[in-house]
Amino acid sequence: MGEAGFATHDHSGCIEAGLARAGRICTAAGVRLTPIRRRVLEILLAEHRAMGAYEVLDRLAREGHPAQPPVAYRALDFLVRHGLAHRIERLNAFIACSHSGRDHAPVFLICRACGAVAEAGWQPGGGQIGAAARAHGFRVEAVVAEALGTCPNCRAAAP
Amino acid sequence: MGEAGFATHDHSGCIEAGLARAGRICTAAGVRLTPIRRRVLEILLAEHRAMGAYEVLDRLAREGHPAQPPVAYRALDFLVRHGLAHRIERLNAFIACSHSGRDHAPVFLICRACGAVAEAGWQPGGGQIGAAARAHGFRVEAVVAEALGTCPNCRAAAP
DNA sequence: TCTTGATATGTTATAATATAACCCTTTATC
DNA sequence: GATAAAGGGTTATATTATAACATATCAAGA
Ligand SMILES: [Zn+2]
Ligand SMILES: [Zn+2]
Ligand SMILES: [Zn+2]
Ligand SMILES: [Zn+2]
Repeated sequence: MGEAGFATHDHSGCIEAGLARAGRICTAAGVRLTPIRRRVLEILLAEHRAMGAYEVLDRLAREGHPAQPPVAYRALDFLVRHGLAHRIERLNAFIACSHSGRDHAPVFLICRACGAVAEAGWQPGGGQIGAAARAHGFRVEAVVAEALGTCPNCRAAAP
Repeated sequence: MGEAGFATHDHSGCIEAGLARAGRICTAAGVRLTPIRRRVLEILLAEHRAMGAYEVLDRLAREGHPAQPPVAYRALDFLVRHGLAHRIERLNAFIACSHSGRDHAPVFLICRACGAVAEAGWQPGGGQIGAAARAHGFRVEAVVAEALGTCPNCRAAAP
């Protein structure tokens, strides 16, 4: 887990660690990591990329658990609410959180070429969004920060 | 025009100035500000808020120009391509640009309570997104930066 | 244990957003 | 005027998301 970024990383242990962390967070928050929620998180962790809700549904169906859209959206909503996954607005898609800390404001780097998404940390209130908010008397409650571009792997492959 | 932000501003002249600027930009770029494109921009400028594509369509219909979805999406796409409007990912909506300069990377402050959207400037390559991109070897080509929260007017009304 | 309220899931139907594809019209250029 | 390029009209459909309601599961207290 952690700041994998675009580096090819050893994916083994990634899923296990993510699930363990999810269990801890849910216990601490007094909420239930039910089988469906857990399975959706597993799927996101295993793919390690942004997936649409219907893509998750397809995966569930192929794994022998056919379900209707609300099932996926509820599970994804739960995961997002508890910081275990994030919604990428630009892609209408969801990705497992790869950040260890809780209550974080992530910024995403989205590769146009290969679709890989890296999650980086963000200092709420800092940087240019914070400055703009202060200048306008605006109180920030949530931030969507997504950069589209090309990752180092794709630039190396086709410069 | 310019940095209206959340301050109540004198809206007269706003539309006219926006259209004049659009004409200059299109002429300079060698593209055509056709009647439909112009009318959609007028609508966005007049409302001075983020509008969904179907909301724009409704407006067109009520103004005596009934049209199908592709008409609105084509016009909005044109306006976005040429920097005359922006897409707010978080809202699936579009807003006329309120920034004078060309080739700018805006950051939006979106009020949850009243729906008002302020557009602030952004230094591409600067701030925390720039830092994260450099740290990951990522080349940024476009940025989505949107903050949700409450504007000063709404906080004053219901603190 | 039995009731009971809260939470979660199953299911149907539909809303909201967006695009593909085709044909015709308008515009710019030769 | 012929021709190519760009834009608009239209139909149909894809994609994303939610409302609403029935059923099932869980957590505690009586
Ligand atoms: Zn995260
Ligand atoms: Zn890539
Ligand atoms: Zn702008
Ligand atoms: Zn407000």
